[in-house]
Amino acid sequence: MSRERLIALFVQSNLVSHIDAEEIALLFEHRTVQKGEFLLTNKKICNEYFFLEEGFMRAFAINPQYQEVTTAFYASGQLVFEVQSFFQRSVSKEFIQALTPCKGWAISFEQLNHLFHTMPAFREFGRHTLVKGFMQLKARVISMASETAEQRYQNLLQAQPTIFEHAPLKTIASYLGITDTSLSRIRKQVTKKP
Amino acid sequence: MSRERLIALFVQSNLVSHIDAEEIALLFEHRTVQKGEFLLTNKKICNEYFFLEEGFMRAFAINPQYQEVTTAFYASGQLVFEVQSFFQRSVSKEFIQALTPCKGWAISFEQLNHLFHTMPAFREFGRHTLVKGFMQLKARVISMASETAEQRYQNLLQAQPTIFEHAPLKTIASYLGITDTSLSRIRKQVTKKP
DNA sequence: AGCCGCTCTTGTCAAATGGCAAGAATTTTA
DNA sequence: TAAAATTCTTGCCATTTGACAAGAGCGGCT
Repeated sequence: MSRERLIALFVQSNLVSHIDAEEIALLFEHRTVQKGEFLLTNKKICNEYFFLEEGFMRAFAINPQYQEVTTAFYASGQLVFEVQSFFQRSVSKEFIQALTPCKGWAISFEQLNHLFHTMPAFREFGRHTLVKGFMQLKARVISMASETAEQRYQNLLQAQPTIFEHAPLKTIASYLGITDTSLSRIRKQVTKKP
Repeated sequence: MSRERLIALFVQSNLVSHIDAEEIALLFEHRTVQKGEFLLTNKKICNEYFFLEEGFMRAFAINPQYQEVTTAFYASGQLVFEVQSFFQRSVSKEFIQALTPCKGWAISFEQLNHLFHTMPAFREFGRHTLVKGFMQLKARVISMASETAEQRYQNLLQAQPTIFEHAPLKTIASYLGITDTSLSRIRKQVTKKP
C-alpha cells in the first residue's frame, strides 16, 4: 500500500514540489471504510481530511422534512471531508458514507493545520482545494437555478458517469433536486430519444 | 471616512487582534462604485477584495442560454469578491454590480496574499471567510434541491428582507431559480394567505 | 405635461414535476 | 435457496412552474 497517488495529487496541482509532497504524504495514515460505513456522521466533528484512493462515497444532509439530500459524490482520486465541520471544528450536519468498500489516506485537522502553517506551498494547495470545491458548488447552484431536470441529468451523466454505477437512483435524484420517480421517467425518455 | 467598520469585521471574527486589525485595515484603499457600475465584469480577473461599507450589490453569471443568473446579493458589512477569479487569478465568468451607490474598502490580491503569508491570524480570517461562503453556498444547494419555490421565497424574505428593497424582482427570481412571472404569483399568493 | 423604457402583474395554455400506490426487478439477508 | 427488503418503473391525477403576450404602474427625461 503506497502513497503514490496521494503524492501525485499534490504534485499535479503544480503547487507542491515532489520532495515536499513526499514529506507531507508520510503524515497521512492508511484508512479503510467498509461498504455502508460512515466516514462522518451527523453531530460529530469531522476530523479526517481523507484522500480516497479506491472506492466510491457520497455525502448527504437530512433536511427539516427528514429527507436525505445528497450533497456530493466522491470517486477515487478525490479529497473527502466536510469543509465546514473540519475547518470550523463544528458539529457536522452531514453524513459521509461509503457506497462501495473504500480505502485511502487520512490526516487529522491538527496535523493538517500544522502543515498549512509551516509549509506555504502546501497552504496554497489547501486553498486551491477549497476554492475548487467552492466553484463546483457555485456551478451547481447556477445549474439548479437555470436548467431543467433533464439537462442536469444529462450533464451529470456526461460529467460523472461512474455515479450511475455505484449510487441508487433515489440518491442521484436527491442530488439533482428531483424525486426518484421523476428521474426514472427522465431516464426512460432520454434513452428513447435519439 | 474611517476604517472602523472594516476593523470591526476582523476583530469580531475573534481571529484577529485589534492591533493587527488596524494594521491590516491600513492597506485597504477607499473605493466607491456608482449605482449600476460594475466592480467586476466578465472576462476580467477579479483583483479587489472589497469590504462593502455602504450600499448594495449583486453578482450574476450569464448561462449558456444568455440568461442572467444572480449568484449572490451583498449588503453593507460584507466582503465582496469572486472567489474563483480572485484566488486562482483566472478570468471571471461573473459580474458584480452595484445596485445602489456603494462605498467601501479594497485590497489587491498581491497585498492580501502577502498579508496571509506573513500574518497567521489574518490567514485564519481568510480561511474563515472562504469556509463561510462555502457553507452558504451549500445551504443554498440543499434549499434548491429540496424546497419549493415558495419556501425559498419565504426563507429569503425572512433572512434578507433588505434584498427586496434594492433588487428588481427578476433579479431575485433568478436567484431563487424561478421566473419573474412565478415570483410575482408566489408573492401574491403569500400576501393573501394568512 | 408627455413620452419612453422598465418593472410588475395577470391571463391563458402547455409542460414539467410531484404524490401516491401498485407491481416488477433486483439485491440482501437469513 | 427462500424470504425479505430495497430499488426501480409505471399509471393516474394534482400541483407547480414556464412561455408568451397584453396591459397597468412608475419613474426618468426632455
